[in-house]
Amino acid sequence: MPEELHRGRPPSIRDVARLAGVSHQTVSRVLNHHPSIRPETKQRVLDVMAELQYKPNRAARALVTSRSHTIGILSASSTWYGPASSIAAIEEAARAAGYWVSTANIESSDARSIADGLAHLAAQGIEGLVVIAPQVRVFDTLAQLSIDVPYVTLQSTGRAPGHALSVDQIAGARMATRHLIDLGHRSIYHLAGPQDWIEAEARMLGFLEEMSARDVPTTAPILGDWTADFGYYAGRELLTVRDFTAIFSSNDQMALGLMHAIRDAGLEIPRDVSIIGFDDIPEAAHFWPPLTTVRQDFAELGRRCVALLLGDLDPAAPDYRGTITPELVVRGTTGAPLF
Amino acid sequence: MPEELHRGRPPSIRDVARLAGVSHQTVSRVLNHHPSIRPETKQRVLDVMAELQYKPNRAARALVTSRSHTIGILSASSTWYGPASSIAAIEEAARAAGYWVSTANIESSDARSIADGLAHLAAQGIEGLVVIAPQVRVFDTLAQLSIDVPYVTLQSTGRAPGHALSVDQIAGARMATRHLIDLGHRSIYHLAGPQDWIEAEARMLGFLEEMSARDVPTTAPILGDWTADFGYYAGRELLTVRDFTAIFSSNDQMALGLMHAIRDAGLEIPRDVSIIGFDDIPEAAHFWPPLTTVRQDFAELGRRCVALLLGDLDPAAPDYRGTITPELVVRGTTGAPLF
DNA sequence: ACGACGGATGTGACCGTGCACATGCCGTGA
DNA sequence: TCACGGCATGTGCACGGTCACATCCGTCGT
Repeated sequence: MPEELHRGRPPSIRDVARLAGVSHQTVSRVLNHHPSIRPETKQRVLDVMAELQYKPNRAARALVTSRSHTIGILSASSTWYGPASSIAAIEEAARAAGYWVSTANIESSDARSIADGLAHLAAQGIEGLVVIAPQVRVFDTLAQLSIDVPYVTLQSTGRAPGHALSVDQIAGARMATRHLIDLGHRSIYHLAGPQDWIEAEARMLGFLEEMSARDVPTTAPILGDWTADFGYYAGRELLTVRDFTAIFSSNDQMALGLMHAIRDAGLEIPRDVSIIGFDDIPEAAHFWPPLTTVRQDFAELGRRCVALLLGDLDPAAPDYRGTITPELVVRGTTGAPLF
Repeated sequence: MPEELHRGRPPSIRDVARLAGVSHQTVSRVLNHHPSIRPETKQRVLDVMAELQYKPNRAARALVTSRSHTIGILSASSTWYGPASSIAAIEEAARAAGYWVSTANIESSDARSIADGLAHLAAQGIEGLVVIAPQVRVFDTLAQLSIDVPYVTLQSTGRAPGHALSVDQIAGARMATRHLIDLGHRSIYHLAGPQDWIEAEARMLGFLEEMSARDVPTTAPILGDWTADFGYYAGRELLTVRDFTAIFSSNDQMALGLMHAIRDAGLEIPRDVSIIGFDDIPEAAHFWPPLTTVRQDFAELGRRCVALLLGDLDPAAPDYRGTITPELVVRGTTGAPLF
């Protein structure tokens, strides 16, 4: 029968040490897998730990080591499938590597709420930062608050070398555009995402590159806000002119809104207008018609994100670097133009 | 010119104290808004803090107070709109109340991954837990791991009184069912969510209650998995029988899959079959036809969730209790049956 | 046979903050 | 005039780990 335990406070290594008949330092060594512990001693300590339901105190450890083992995520629009999938994958990968994840969501992307979010994460002593938000402003704010942690952004245009994940958004956008051109389209609009999102920029760049590489005359992209609602209103506007046969939307939600507007106008997809999206959200296959789009592996993105970050933190971490290639998924919304 | 500072370690209250010519305890009092500090002294301390860019060390504070100020979220399927919206709102509300949020996402809902997730959160010393997952198993696991923190679940059927949020899912489901019955439907199927989700259970309950209240013969609900894919396959199965005129789907994604299957079969919505969903995801208004559904305020849900939790933690926290009533949104997928 | 060496373990300080208690000062009432 | 109480502030310790260093003991080489 073990001697009486203090009620109130959870057991500490000293409690474990006392019951196991060793010093607190030996208990610490067991916790940290120190090599020179006799197996017999180790087992005794482990037994007592189990008996006491001992759990290491994270705060105490963080205090003395100055390491929080926490990764912060700054995210705008975490309610959408893409970001949400990446966040889930980040969390999973981080947890597997022994890290915690703390999130700060920002609603609007004004400087103030970005600063609030970053300050919140910084106050926690995060060791790494993942940015899923309008990035230009975030970096400015990061500098202003003199927060100095390794960071990773989810997308790349080569703007932040070494910090960005090499998912080839540009290649994906070129694939989408090429698909439309190959079908015979020559009047193609691009419905882009918000200006300060790197994803939006990369996809727009890919679109423009492919168009000019194929000598197709280009119109200025329309800047949207990622929502289906915006796609719908943009579609209504565009249809007052009707000088196009295809639209490449920068994400699937806006594509859905476009389709809605086109059908409202009495036109048929893809006979009158072809639509292609980006992301391949799980619902896209069930749109009417099923949406042709470019698939991105958001989960893989998240995993590599963490690997990149941990590469800076723990040199021993596995290296997931390399390019993730998106994939064209042809469904029912694209076809040859009529004339 | 301030005296030389230690490089390497960030400034502590003692550094601030020395430069301000006070004791570390006075600095601590300023930090904690202790009433009896002379305004003049307080200002001097604040000035030094700003000059040094002093940031309180969370680990040290947590160690001595035994409080982590962290709320944990255990979430399955955080990639979907509903949960993701609630999570974002929880994070925002928690942050506003001075709490941090840490998430653990579980992919599969087997006992092992639930236990992993909970252990991960527990190791962090969370003070409260929000559960967005199959709840029955979570509570069992919680007990097994002898984790004892206040918790809140996002939905209620009165199963966990005092811990659940009173969003009236049952009322919402009854509204949806009533709408179909009022239109004249008498052969109505219900496509439910997974069995161990309380949301699914509540909506199913509401469906059954309303059906029996109106003396409409009821068929056994079909248990789905929330996905559009499942909705599609379930729809294909159902259409081999075709003994119904309307389907109430427990969420919008499955409704989308149903609509896809129905159109594939050459039927028209709502002429041949009426469909009603649940949630009102932002895309629902742009489905074809636009989906009739029941709107839930996920963000409000998240906010109240935190309030409920903080009510246990800080008696001074605002009280958001009360019932959130869902709202029927009639769009284009419901109409009177043909015959 | 004896000292050097290394494995196994113990001792004490320290990380940054908050708490309990002590101290000095000033105003006030008997 | 002095004891008392409350305000403003200081002193030292505790929280639960880890780190640097000390100690003990057995083995091995010469």
